[in-house]
Amino acid sequence: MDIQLKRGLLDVCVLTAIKDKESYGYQIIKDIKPYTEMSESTLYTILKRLENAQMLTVRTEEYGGRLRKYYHITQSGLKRIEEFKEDWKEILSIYRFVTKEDEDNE
Amino acid sequence: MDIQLKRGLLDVCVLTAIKDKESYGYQIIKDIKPYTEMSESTLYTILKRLENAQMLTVRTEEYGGRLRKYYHITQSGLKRIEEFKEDWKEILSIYRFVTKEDEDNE
DNA sequence: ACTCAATACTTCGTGATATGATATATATGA
DNA sequence: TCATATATATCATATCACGAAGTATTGAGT
Repeated sequence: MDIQLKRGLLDVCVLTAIKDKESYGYQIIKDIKPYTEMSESTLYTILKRLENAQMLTVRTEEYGGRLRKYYHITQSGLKRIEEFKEDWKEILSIYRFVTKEDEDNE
Repeated sequence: MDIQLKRGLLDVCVLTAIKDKESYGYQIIKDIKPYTEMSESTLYTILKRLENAQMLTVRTEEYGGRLRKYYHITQSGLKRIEEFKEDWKEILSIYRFVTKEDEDNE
């Protein structure tokens, strides 16, 4: 899988994982796994970026002797997801351009 | 439009523009315009990269007193387009994850 | 008691890359 | 003569995904 192709999807993917219910890093990775694999360094980089952009808030809590940081989506975060859906139209337009000439072949 | 989202699409977009018939920079930008806007610096960077990766070959020709560089796609370039179509399945999977919870709302 | 996997988060360096700014040069039409 | 279209090139910058490596705890298996 080409790395570049996933850029721009990943932020939204993480936001979606915490959309309905706050979650924490390790859990997010597991929830996303069926759709796309993400290393820990990638995820925590993204979480930090989204926090700086105020698309989520963070709360630290102890759980079974281990620290967990729970991430909660904000209005901005929800808006970001909606913007993605708008952008998707342009992505689809490019996709159709790339695939349109071989409808007969496959 | 989020820049990151277009990454990975652009290479394939350019390759598609020269897929059936060789073309040159200025023309490629015009052909792609209906689908996505691309600045000249972006395009020539991409063309150089694709040339280094041997996904296209270049031929310089004079046309009306101006130099034109014609770009011709190679087997590798065609293969790159096919690989993109494979990757698209994973992209779609992520897209469905992001959108699946609000089928009722819209 | 020891070991290993799973859980959980952090930081650093690197390579890839899209883009604005800037530059060069010619042809053409107003 | 002057702007616009045509045509390509280069540089510096900012963003970003990821591997590598590290810290620390819990719990199950031997």
